[in-house]
Amino acid sequence: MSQVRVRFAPSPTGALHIGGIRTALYNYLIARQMSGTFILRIEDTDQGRFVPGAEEYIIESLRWAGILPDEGPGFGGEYGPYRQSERKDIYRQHALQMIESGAAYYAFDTPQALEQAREQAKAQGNHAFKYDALSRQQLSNSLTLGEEETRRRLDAGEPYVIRLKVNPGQDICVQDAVRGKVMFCSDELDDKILLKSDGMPTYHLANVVDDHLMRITHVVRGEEWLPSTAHHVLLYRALGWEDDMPAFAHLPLILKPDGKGKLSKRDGLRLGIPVFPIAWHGSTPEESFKGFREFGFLPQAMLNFLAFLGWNPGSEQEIFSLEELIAAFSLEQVSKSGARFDFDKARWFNQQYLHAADGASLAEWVRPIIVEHGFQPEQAQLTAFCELMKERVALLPEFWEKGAYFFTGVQTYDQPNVQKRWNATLKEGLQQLTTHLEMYWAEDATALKAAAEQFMQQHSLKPGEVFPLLRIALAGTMQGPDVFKMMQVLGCANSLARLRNAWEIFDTFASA
RNA sequence: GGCCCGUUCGUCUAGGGGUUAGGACGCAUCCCUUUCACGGAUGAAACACGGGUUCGAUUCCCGUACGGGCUACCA
Repeated sequence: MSQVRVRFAPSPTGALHIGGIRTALYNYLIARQMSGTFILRIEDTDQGRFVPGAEEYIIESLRWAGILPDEGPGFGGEYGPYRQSERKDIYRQHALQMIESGAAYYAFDTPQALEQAREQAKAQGNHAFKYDALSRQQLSNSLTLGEEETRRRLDAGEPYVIRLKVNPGQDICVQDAVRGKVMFCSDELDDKILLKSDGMPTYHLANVVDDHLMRITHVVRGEEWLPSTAHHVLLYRALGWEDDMPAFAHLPLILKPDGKGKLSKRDGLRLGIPVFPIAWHGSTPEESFKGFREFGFLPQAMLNFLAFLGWNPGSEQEIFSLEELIAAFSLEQVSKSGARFDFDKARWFNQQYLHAADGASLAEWVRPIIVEHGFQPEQAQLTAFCELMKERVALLPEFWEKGAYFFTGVQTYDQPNVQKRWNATLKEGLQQLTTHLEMYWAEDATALKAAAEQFMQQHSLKPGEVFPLLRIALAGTMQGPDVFKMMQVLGCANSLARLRNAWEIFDTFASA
């Protein structure tokens, strides 16, 4: 079997949304599984929609996700250039070749003329005007104008496009890896533009020519391409490449979390969820978006989540490393229907990865967040903090949101809960307990707890009344990790200072 | 409108001619516990509808409904 070569071919028109990342991922998985090559090709044939920085964004996203291409712009490869705008001549040459063979023709109709034809058709009750075998006879093209007039117009520099000549009456069968056989009839197909009047190819021509020249073996792309695949087959046929046409696989779309239709960047804004892998900085705040990275996702968790949107291994395992995905993935298991984006499920995946990570790795990811808030914790303390907090967070920023008091000290105490429990006798007991802890301080939470419990027993202090107050004294809140583990992370001096400070403040609550 | 694709718990899905239709997220209850989490247990929750084919259809076929995509000198 020939070397597997797959490509991810985005168009640099803005931020790449997660549907694109999923497409890239599936292509990457296939390449790795089959010891093949993963190619990045930039489809920048529409200069009207080209957005500066988009290509860099795409590559940066793939880098963060950990699925960089083997070939592509800036990555080397034998089949470049990998930007379609740099391959204009190649497309033109193939378009001309098709004119030569009669598979394509020149057309001189202006956009205005076509618009008029469309409106006319509409007025007559036709919902869609099609440039096809029937209508082309009434329009200005090399088929109706004759060779001489065509020559004359070309020489005069009149703008023209090159169109595919679709002959009616042909059945076109697309063998799709996820959908099976899909049949089309050429009667329904229009004479697609191959080469635009600015000399750039359309997607269809560029795509087919590049896939052939780059020796692509599998075309794995979104479902929105399924209808135009019929045209692509016709193109392979016209160019004499039908025998080694790539295999096709059309992926189900990713749908909005609510309502109808496919996921869009608007949904991100509307629902406060990420739809991009990393932040995109548009020209206005409304056009700028946080990504999965900024929401506090781990790349592997995002990939795992995305992999399961439209695919599953058939087993009950859900947590897959990239290596495991490579081994388990198959196009046959890709589902046919669209998958709704579920942010809760994404969070859950991330939580699983956070729980499984060790303190040192977490510290590396969490440190920037702590630093951002103006603190420079020691490595050992930060590691211990992460280890302690990791079971109560799903997203990275929650380490700060739920554990800021470790760094800032207690900002506000849960006053109602203090008032409910506080009294003079208890104060005395807690003060003595604090002194006892100072004397019998241990770096180990279990030993520390034993020391406290021993004291409490001797002085008839009940855990139910002591622990909540210790907790509030240390953290300000009733929620959080084990009291003695908190002390362990806080350290002796810090812990005792917090306790003693609280015993004084709690008195003022009681009298308030 | 035309063409193409799809439809199993709210969501992601497994399954497949005869099953108590399985798992996960979310939700609820309980257990664990000094709190919050984690973890564990339990529960509510699904085969779009109508016709066939068949001894038997959620599974196969055909319709209908609904959803989606395409229908540009955009990709």
